[in-house]
Amino acid sequence: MELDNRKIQILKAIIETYLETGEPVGSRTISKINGLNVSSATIRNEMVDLEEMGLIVQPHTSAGRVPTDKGYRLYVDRLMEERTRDISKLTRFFSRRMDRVENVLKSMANMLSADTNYTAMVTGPRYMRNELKLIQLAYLDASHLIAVIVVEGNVARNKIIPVKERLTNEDLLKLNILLNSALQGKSLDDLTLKHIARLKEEAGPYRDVVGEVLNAISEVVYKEQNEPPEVYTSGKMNIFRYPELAEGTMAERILTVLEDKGRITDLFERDSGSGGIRVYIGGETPMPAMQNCAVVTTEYDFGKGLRGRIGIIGPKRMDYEHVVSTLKTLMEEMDRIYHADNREEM
Amino acid sequence: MELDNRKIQILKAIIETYLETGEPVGSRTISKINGLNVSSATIRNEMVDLEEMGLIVQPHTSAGRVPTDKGYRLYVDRLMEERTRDISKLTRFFSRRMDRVENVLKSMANMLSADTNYTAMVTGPRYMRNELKLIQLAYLDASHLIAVIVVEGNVARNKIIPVKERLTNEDLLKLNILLNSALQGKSLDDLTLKHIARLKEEAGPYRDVVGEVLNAISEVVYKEQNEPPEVYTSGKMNIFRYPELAEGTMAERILTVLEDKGRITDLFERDSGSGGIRVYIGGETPMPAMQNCAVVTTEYDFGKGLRGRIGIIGPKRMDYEHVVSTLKTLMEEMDRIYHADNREEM
DNA sequence: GGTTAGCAATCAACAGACACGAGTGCTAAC
DNA sequence: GTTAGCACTCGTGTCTGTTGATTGCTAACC
Repeated sequence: MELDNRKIQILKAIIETYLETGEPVGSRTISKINGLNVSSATIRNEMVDLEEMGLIVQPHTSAGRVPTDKGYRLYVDRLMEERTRDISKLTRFFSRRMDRVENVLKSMANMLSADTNYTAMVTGPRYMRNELKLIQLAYLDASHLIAVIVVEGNVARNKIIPVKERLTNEDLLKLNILLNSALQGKSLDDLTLKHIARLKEEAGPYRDVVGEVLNAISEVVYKEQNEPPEVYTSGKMNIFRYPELAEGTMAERILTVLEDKGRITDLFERDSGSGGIRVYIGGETPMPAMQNCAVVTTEYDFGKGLRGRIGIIGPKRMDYEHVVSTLKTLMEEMDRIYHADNREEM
Repeated sequence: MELDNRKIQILKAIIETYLETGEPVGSRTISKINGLNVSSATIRNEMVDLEEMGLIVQPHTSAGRVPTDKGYRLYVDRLMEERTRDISKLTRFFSRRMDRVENVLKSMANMLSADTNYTAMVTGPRYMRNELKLIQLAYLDASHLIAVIVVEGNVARNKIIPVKERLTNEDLLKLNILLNSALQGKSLDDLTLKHIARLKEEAGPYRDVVGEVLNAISEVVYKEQNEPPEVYTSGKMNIFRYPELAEGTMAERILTVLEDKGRITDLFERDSGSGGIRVYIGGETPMPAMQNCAVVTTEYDFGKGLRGRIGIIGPKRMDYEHVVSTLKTLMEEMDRIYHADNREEM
């Protein structure tokens, strides 16, 4: 069947009305929209066609029509008009003196949920190639050293190492030089047993300390690489604004998924091959709990391998235009700020 | 009216039955409990008295009785029997190689919520007297230094400082010695303008770097001291197990409070003067959203000023015996481990 | 005087009956 | 191809009657 111009107009009107109200849309409501001067009976005839095409359904006889996932998909792909966004709010947190990555991500999530009234989630960056940038040992007290480990992207972690024998300051200095010259620029994959054996040998009496430092490195870096990244969330309770997500045990099931960092990461990183904004509608998400949800995600990039994903989660009748344009504008701003010139610090 | 022995027995039976079922308890149910060989009619007479005393109420005529806040309070204060707890589960995470505080607190929260089926929340430690223990500067790359700041309790934070001129390694070493000899053992309150001026003077050409380091210290330490502490939560979704907390908009309202670190801190730290375990029942909490909840909190202490609070949040018909004895045993174990001998590392 | 059996009264919960309104599908006329 | 009109469907809200649990009261009992 032909999806002619009038059918498209009617479908768009149905979807946009449903986005606002959340109630099934009847033929009479559509016929009253100006620009489309036909009677409700005509609309009804067209609706039957749209229903045959699988774009809308009736929840029950004698109810209005509701868009199907396929209908939303058509809308998102072809009908939606791009809105330009006011970027003053979006960039406020970039313009402040640059903070650590976590804080930027947190405030991004806060802004997004406040701006959209949906739930915003931002996954912490995954470090793809964790080159060691600096290792620094220092005495903390008589029996403990602190090892500070900095990897590419200026992410610093520390680990406290108990020591038995007392090292002199000079020895500590030598140890620092030894560790840095051996390990700087290396990633976990580069560190073979051979390297480690040689390093330990060179450390002589302090081989145990070197061993502990290497343990600390692998623990810190490995964990960062393999565990699901941190997830910053904001506006989880917004799901209660939408009755179709709050009724029955829906809210519980959705919130349970949102609590699970691993599942959020899976959700956001599905076929995330190419860049750009992805929209998953209802059954397109892998989670049964999220059949009534839509998820919009995109990748962010702070440069230097600091990449993660941003996601907006809301009802299927989400204001796609708003969400997509907000994310798009945010990404453009971010690109402008972090990729034009070098950032000062992070 | 006299609260004689039989009345107490009946009240206890009502409360304990209600804790299990969550349904109003009728006179017949109580009369069937062995040990109390009286008819339902007698129980009814006693119930009228208990109701007059404000310990139980009927949700409506011809329904069974439900404990009031006052009834729970009497139960918690006087009727509850202490159970001894199997501590094998409780101490598992203490016996593992000592991790950073955050991880211990996280796993404590996880264990508590899994063990009780309620929500567990642990506030991060507040550092009462943040003495500086170590300041360590190192070159990260040509134009950035990293300053590692360690305070009492071995909590390390880092801050990246951009520098214009290139310092030699020797200068850096001198700067480290200068900073540490001037600042070690000092807290924020000790640092007067006079100190700072002298320190800057001594730093000579590197006064700007010293200034930046001091900024970093005040930023890191001040923030830690004045913002609400981190809150680690586990089992938030457990509230959906209890219909009286899940129905209507209750769940939303409770979860909204639980999302708010500031309000959680307020909730836990109410008149937390003396130690021990505190129980807040229904209206005794300051939050209107938590009228149907009970909150059990206690203070933990890792030593060296690392103190915060643990809280269990559940329905008013919470298994108080279980929760209180779990927390008590946990605190005793913690005391044994952290206060008997010195801990190895944190 | 305390205890108990018996009984009427109360009320939530549930199910069936009914009217109402929104919305559709179909048909005949334009 | 479009429209008006009408019968039909079905969710929603209201009312009514029934059932079952539980109470309070009273009179009899120990």
